[in-house]
Amino acid sequence: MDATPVWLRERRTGVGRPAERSRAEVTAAAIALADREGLAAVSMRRVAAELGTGAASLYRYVDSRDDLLDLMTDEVAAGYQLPAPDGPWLPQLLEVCRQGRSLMLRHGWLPELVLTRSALGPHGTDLLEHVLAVLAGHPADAGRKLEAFGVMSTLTAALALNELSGGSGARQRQGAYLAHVVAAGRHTHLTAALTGGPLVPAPLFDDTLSRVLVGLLGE
Amino acid sequence: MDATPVWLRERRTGVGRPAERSRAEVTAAAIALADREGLAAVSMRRVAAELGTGAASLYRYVDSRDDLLDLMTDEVAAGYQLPAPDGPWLPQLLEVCRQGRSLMLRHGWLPELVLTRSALGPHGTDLLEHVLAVLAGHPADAGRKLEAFGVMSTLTAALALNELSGGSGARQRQGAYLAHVVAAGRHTHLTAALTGGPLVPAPLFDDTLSRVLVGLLGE
DNA sequence: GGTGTTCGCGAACACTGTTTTCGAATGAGT
DNA sequence: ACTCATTCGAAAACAGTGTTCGCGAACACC
Repeated sequence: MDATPVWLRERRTGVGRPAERSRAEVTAAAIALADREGLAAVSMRRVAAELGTGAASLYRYVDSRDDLLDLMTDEVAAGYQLPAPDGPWLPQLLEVCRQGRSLMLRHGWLPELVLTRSALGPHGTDLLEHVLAVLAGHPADAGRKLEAFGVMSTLTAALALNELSGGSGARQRQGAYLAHVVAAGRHTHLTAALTGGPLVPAPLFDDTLSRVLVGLLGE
Repeated sequence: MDATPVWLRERRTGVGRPAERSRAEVTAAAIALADREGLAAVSMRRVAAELGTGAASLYRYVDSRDDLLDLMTDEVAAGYQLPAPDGPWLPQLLEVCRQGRSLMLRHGWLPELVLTRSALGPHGTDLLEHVLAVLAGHPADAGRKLEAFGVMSTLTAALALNELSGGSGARQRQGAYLAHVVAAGRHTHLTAALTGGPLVPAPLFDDTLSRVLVGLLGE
């Protein structure tokens, strides 16, 4: 029944044998491993091996693998560069989305974590604070602004995930089945959409998110 | 190098010993198990036990666990009731979203699958066909309509996931940390948003998706 | 009957997250 | 300098996981 999240469970009383590593080191090792071999490769044993230690040792720094995943997510969120809010809100939020996309393309495992687990750590709350600051003069109520933040994150992650799976075999399989569906004859609208003109006229990241945000918050 | 998806890899001819079960039966057992104990409980051994058979037998019906997950997703998508397209597009798309939400609340494991794996099976393509049919008279180009379909699915799943995690301990932990952040003093905008008025003024599912879709596709 | 082919599935392999356990290391108190 | 509570490191064990192999059994057709 320990309801306290990872972020405020720091140790260090100064007494006893000092730790040989830090939570930040463990997190960095996990991120490096995930960058190199994907999220599935991030097992306690492999992360420990990355640090030249035993798997059980990691539990001195982290309560569970899920905790480690949350730490990874928040650590990457430290990469956002957030200038002081100034001027119209839309371009500033788009800039946040662009940075998010860039971070997610650099760390291909991030979208999955952002989409399925929504824990906000220190850097995540900094990001949220920045978005709210950008929207400070906006007439929408607080609930709507928080919702906009969620939609921003979700859509950015989903679009990044799409881009990332573009080269892999997943697309090929999907394409193979869609080709079969088209050949089957039914699904006339799907066929028309897939055979007319350029199939994917470049995913306009900015345009999409801009339209969605304006729809949500107003001009 | 087998690039053919699950959907078009159907049973062989009538030669040899006949199978005792069907792919649909396996899928149904997996869904029942997931409904009862969550997605994590859907292991090959547990699904097999549900059917009173051995784990290895499942591989006669499915190439991998991931295949089984795709089958589960598409099977649930059979639950959509899609009337003939008629009238303005927005209410019809909202109806699709409402049904999606309902299906996802009934099957709490669905959002995660929809968000992280985007494979479209037979029923998924039927759904896409329906959405495209609803939008047949709409001036947007095909790429934008496909994008709208993706955004609809993603947002519906993300909102459903939010609703589902409302009662669990995840919310409590998140709240605990946010309370700590508010107490810390910095993050003035976050504090204002969290302490002013009703915290979550009822997640207006329809309103949110309606705004987003109108923003994306135009009035 | 034979034969070709498929099915069911016990056993095994290589993993996984996590707990237990205990020796070793340390800083504080005396 | 010596104790000693306290903390750390990590091997071993536990209870699982997805997947493959191999083999006997069951059927359709000739």
